[in-house]
Amino acid sequence: MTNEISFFQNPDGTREEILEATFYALRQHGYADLTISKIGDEFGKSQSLIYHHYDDKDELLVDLLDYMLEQVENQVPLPNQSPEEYIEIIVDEIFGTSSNSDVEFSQAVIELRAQAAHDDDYNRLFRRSDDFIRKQIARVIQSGVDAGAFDVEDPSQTAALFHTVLVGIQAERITSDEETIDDVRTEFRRYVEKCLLSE
Amino acid sequence: MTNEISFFQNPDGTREEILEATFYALRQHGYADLTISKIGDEFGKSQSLIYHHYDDKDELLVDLLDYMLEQVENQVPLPNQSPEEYIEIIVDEIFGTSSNSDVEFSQAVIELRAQAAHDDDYNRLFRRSDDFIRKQIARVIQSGVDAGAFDVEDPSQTAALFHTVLVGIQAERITSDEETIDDVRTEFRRYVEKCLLSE
DNA sequence: TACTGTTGACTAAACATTCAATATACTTAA
DNA sequence: TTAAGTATATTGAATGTTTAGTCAACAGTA
Repeated sequence: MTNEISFFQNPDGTREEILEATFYALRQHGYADLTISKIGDEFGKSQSLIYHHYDDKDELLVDLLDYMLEQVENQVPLPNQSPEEYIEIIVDEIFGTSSNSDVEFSQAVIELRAQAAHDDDYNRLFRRSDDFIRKQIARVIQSGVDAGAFDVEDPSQTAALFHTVLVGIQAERITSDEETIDDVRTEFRRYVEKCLLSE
Repeated sequence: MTNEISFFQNPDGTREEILEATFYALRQHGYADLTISKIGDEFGKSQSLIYHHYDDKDELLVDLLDYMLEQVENQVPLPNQSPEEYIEIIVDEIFGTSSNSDVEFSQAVIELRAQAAHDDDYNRLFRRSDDFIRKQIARVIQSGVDAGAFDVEDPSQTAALFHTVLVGIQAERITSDEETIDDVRTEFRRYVEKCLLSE
């Protein structure tokens, strides 16, 4: 059982080291209790060094979100395989491996998403990332429709529901047990079969 | 266009007045920037008065969450009507009226849900509330199945997906435009028709 | 009188941020 | 190859502000 987050392995610069430390501190203490001092502790260096790389706390946190959403976008698989296989992969990614690190990453993302209600920078970054993911899914569904494999009303609408379920699962994982998540997975698979796949 | 939240109209005691003020302060400043002083400002009285009613900030916030989730649970309609009508109502509630106050209430709930990752009290309250809602929906679906109106694999699974979409929409509302929410609504209605209603 | 509501001033801790000082690494000229 | 010089990394201490929480006092009311 590893405790490491794959996105942050081998940080190649001080900036990435600080982002890594910020992520771990966020995970551990939550956004509301996140202080430069705690980030410094996780960083292993003094907190004044952080100000050598970032003007202030805000700039650092916006950079962290940017960095994390970049990882999220990179995790969306490329459309190399058939639409059917692609949907299979997407569904697996939505419901995740239930590994500790995945869950903790999702929780951090949701916590930052909540901040978007009061911070324009966060709002902008999430809009961009959400749009990207929705469009990517919609494109794959469209190609499945073109190939006759899928039968939907509008690929954008189907992709929108996929994304809502993705976000919903992220938020629910905070409190729900694995059993409930499994129920959602089963029902969502039923939806994919009856509402997406052609007969 | 009113700015009032129906849940908080006519607070009948000081405790409710403080909870109301706390909610407005949370809405306005966000959880991370929520201070007793700001709550006092919204309250219209001095902040030391708050300590006359609550031991500390934590107790107040847990009480707020308890209060809010009570409202959420009360908003779930009673199964007075037919299962078909009930599902119609539930879907409308999930996707909301897009009124300002509803959106702001949802945002506050999601922000508090994010805290459940680091606070056991929050976690417990959300578990209770989520379970309650899921079971209520599952019960209605079961009665629809019994009446021959619905055809599902397992009412609990269907209810679980309903709840995930509910939470997902709450979280997405923070950043998404109404157009995207409409897409989700349309697709979810398609799901209800093809996966829930009998032919 | 006793109880509740209410206040403003107070305290101690935590916090973001600054700064002067030191160390380390990197560059270049003799 | 060395010495000097410059940029960058790093620190601990200091600062001013914000914050949660306390408290003694005052007002109204039953």
